[in-house]
Amino acid sequence: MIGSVKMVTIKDVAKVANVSISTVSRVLNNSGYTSASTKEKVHKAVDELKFQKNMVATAMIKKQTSTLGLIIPDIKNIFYGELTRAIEDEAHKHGFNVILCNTDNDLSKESEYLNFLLRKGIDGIIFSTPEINDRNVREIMKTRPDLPLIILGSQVKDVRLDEVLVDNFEGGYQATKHLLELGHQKVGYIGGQPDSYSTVERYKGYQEALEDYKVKLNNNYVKLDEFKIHSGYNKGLEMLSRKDRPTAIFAGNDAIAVGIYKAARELGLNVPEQLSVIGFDDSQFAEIVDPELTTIRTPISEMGQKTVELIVKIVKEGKNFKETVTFQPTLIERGSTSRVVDVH
Amino acid sequence: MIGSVKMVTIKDVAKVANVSISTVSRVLNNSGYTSASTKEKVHKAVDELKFQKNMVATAMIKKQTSTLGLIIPDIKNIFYGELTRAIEDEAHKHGFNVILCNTDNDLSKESEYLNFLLRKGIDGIIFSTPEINDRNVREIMKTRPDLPLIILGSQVKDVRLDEVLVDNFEGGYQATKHLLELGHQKVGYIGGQPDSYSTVERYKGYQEALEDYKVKLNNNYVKLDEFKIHSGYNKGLEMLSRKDRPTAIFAGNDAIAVGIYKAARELGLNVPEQLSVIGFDDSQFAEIVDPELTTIRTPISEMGQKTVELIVKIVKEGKNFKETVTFQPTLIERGSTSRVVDVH
DNA sequence: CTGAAAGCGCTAACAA
DNA sequence: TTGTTAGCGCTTTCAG
Repeated sequence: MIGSVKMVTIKDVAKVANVSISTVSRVLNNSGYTSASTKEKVHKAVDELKFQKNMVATAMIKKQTSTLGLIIPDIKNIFYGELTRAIEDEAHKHGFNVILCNTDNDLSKESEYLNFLLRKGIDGIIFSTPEINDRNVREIMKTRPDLPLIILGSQVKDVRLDEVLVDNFEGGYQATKHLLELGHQKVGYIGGQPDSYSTVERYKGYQEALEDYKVKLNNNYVKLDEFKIHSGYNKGLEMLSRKDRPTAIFAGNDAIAVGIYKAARELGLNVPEQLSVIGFDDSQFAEIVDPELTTIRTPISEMGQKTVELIVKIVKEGKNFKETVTFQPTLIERGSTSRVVDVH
Repeated sequence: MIGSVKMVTIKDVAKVANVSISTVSRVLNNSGYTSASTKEKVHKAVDELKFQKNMVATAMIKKQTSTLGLIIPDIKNIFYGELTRAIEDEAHKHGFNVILCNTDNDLSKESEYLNFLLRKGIDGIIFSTPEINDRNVREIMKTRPDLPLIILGSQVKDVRLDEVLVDNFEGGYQATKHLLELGHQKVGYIGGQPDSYSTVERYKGYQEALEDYKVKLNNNYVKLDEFKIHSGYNKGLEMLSRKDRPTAIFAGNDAIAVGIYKAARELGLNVPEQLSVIGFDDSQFAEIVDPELTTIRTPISEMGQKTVELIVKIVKEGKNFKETVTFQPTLIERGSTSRVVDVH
């Protein structure tokens, strides 16, 4: 930087106000005793000089930077866009900034970011959707057990830490049940990454619902890939090209559902007349597609907000136990699911 | 924070390596001379202690934080999601982190963020899409003329600074021309915020194309609101409910186009048979809708990348002139536009 | 109530 | 080549 503009420091303020720098510091932080009159003097000087406290210096002493690290796979993904917005808003409310890190779930990128964040002295980390076996969170827990860290949206196996989750099992169960109650017997599941917590849990819900409704699980109706449009499209195409194609599909998230719509369209299948589709998340996609998507709503904003509240509290007050906050998903019925038509 | 874990500092490294802290600093920064043997000693100590340099301390001295501030209206907006990803990626490549700020184009929020960023000593600011008259960028130029600042995607009136833009006029012209060449005579324009640079420029392109093709501008066919789905929907509904409804609409961005689809659907108008729609940006939305959207592609990633390259260069090397980098948009033809059918 | 002084962790002259 | 020293801008004892 060509930092040519001389920075104004508390030293300058002190000079103008004709007091010592410690006094300036005191009134600035409202700490210790200061007479009303000196307070005035200082404030006047501050205004006059347009003084702004350098937070870097404060950070060095206090070991607090008022910044949070947010680790997500990809901000282009609409789900993380919504989540990130909620997080950033809430952080801002509490006087924190957030540093964004996109990892694409790449473990080495993840660890690079983590390192950087630690070196910068961030106050806490929000880790959205690490994989079930993420070694980086394991490591950081060892090396920096003191660091406020929250896992958002998933769980890491055999590790005890603060988590904010949606009840994925329940969501999967509800989604499948909804389809089943509409009379569908051939119900597919197209999920995301097999090593992702939500994929697995939603699948368990799917399984259990089938069981409860006495429908036999058919492995041809289960495909796992990624939480992306093209995955939904590819797997959808595969699944729907079968002679005994399913009449309904539970998509692991809304993006996958969008891909399924595309596949169905390509195969000349009408949603919902010939194919019912239910998504997960209730992201922006759900209301864009035609017909609008029936989906399981994840309370994204609420979860983001809660996460920040929690971490800020930990940063400020400390805490010596771990907790898991679970949000309940809800079924949002729209136009993409309908009663099965008997084609016999 | 309950920072109970004792931080390891260069002092510790110095002790273990049996050298002075300045020597440690030298080998760490590869500055000055150091014998191979001491280098070894230091590195060994670093490894042994798992030492990580505290960047806060460095920042205080060097007045560089390796972090950039990114100011955008809303990360939920898919366009900014794509842009932000490109920016963050490129920043990371150069060893910078980015602090995300969502302002909703609210000037006072904007100024709050700006203040915060400055106090944190960020090295530069990327300001995406301030309004034409944004007073905050004006002010910051006065108070911190030394601060690397790039405007991305718009221009602020009467102010000379580094800008990265897409040629909005050209894009508007191309979009409109495309419709006109398809034989449409009644061509509408539904744009975003009237005080946004891109809305205005795209409108100018629209105007000029009409003129060149000898089509008279009809004010009933022009509506400005926001770059959002619901705006496209509302304005689309208004415009398409007219007896002399347009047969084609140029949407200020893809989100507006999505809204127009919805409106058309509601009115029983088929795209593209009864209504041609062209968008702007070529965001994810374009390929989701059915039919896929013909649109004007903004090279979002390239722009984000270029912006970071530029600002990093300025941060590192300084620069005493301002430049404007303009990217060219391109027409992407998909299924939402077609030759006008003569209904007479 | 206020000031002097030490120091956060690191860098950068300046000596040696 | 290496060590000593003086800070960066601020907070925080500790005297006064």
